[in-house]
Amino acid sequence: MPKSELYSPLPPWQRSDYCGALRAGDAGRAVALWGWVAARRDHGGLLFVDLRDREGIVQLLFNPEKNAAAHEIARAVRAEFYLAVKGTVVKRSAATLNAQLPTGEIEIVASEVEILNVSLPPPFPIDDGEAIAEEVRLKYRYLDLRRPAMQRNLRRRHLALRAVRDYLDAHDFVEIETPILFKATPEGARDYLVPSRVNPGKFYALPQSPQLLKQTLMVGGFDRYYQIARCFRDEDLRANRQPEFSQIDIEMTCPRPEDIMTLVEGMFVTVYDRVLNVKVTLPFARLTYEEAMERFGIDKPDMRFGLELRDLSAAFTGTAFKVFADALARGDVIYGIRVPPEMQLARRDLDTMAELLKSRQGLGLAWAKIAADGWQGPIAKHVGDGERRLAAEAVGLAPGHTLLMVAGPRGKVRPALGELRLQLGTKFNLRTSDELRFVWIVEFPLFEYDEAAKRLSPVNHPFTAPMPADLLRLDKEPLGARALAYDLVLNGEELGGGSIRIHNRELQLKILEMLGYSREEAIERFGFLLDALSYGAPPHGGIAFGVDRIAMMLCGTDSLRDVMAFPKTQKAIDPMSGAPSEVDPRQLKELWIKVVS
RNA sequence: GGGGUCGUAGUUCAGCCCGGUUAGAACGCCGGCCUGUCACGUCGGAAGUCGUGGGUUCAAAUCCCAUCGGCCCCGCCA
Repeated sequence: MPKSELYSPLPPWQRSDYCGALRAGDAGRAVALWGWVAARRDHGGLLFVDLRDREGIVQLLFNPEKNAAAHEIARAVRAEFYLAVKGTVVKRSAATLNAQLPTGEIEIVASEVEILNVSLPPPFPIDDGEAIAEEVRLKYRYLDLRRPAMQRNLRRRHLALRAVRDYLDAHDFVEIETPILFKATPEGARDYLVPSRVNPGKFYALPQSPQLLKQTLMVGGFDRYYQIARCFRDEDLRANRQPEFSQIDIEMTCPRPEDIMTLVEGMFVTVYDRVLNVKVTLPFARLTYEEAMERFGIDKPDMRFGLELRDLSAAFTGTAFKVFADALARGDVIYGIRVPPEMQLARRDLDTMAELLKSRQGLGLAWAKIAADGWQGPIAKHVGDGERRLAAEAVGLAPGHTLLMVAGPRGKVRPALGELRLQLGTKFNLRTSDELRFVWIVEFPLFEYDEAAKRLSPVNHPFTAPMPADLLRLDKEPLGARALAYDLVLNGEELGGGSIRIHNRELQLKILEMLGYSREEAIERFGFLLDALSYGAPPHGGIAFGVDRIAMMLCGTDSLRDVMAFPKTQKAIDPMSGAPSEVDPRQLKELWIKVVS
């Protein structure tokens, strides 16, 4: 309740300090503060108010005998009222220290207070106490954002972006904005479309990434470009996937993959140093795609723990175990994981894993527990001594170990065991360490075979350059061709990826044709890029990182929504504003749109 | 598109399996008392469309069906 009905939109005085920033060294100073009421403790006489701003909480003391007017106003305040306070910083007596608060050595003896705004009781407490339903948090996001955890997360995100900008500026990169209204590209993810009022029946698309534009900038002579770019993809959401997200987008002229990797390594050193004061060790590990798949069964391995895959096909040559023998006869493979004695798997765990494996990959799980007197488990009696010895040698088996095995086509077995490995990592808490295992994955295949569409599809995107050594393979063995592409993985999360691009018009056309575009279609869709490549386009390449995922790692959270100010729910709805919403029919008419439902 | 899980005061939850008084607790809220608290204490009070709709039953928060929404996952995400 403001003093007068004519409330003032201006504060009565300027702030001298942030509440949460005051310390014992400030004792004796007269200060002026603004903040929210975090708590009010009315002792009938003395009255305490915890005042909160973005830096934290400080205790205000109102004494009716010393200042009746201020005390009277303080009696009326409630949670989340916004106050302006003048007072003196006073050292607390030894008996009244609060070791829980950074400001606990002092308090503010209030002399003047004004209520700048009142508040309804907040629907949930503004602290980091018990978890509140996310739906409620998002509906009242402005209150959720006052919570210390969200304040911390968004400021870490800010520090990370600040560090990235400073670092790239220092390396002569130029920040350039590219359009949000751009051309639809029906391949890849689904586009968000924007109707054009002045071009009836035509649509812009929101960019899925500035890929083509940044390549065009290289042709345009900008040499080193970056942008914190907003990207849009109309696909189903996940804990780590939102319809709009930010990307650190980087492109440069004439780089070798090493140049990009070195640049990026330095960038992450800067980010971790400035945000968390953590020293990142260089250089990052590197694995080829093939090695990653062979050892970890995934192209984004979490290298904080072992449990690596082993090819056991050779050990089981000539086995009497029919499942394995048939597999080998078909040309399939057998891979295994050795689980050490300290990770005990109950029969129930093994059954659950087998079920999941069956339902997701359609593969069976074979397992054996290694005891002092031999193998135990359903397959033990089918496996002969020779195979046991060879398998034991191949993976280093000893009593107490459990051996998990999967047989099938190599392309399915390795990812399946890779999935199993991650489950084990989660089950035995191997993924919680805060060590930072950065790893580059290089030499990705250029193409993969799309079973559904019966054609080649790009593993990365169609503008990725093949490795020079594999150029000649393109015609006779395209699936064997490797790309000049690199992904950066941290603790099993893909932070970003990039490549050296194709800068030759003919090669670009050839790749597009290999992907199933006719020459005409290619020119219709990517004509401007092909044209640009025709005018002395320099060799170029770059990389892009998910800002939100980096922020997640820096904040130690599993949900993207905890590092974005205004995220959307799984149905891509914003519970606060109610977006998306219906629009006025007149708006639709102007846009030449009819909703048929 | 599919699978799982949750939905009960403002909030966090219990009750649901095994149907049966007036649907409970804590925090918060409102009022009284209280001069060193800091999640203040203390006394009292208000507060519920048990997500929604239908069904079974003498009787439904509880059982069944449908539907809506949150979250997690698969598909999808060049």
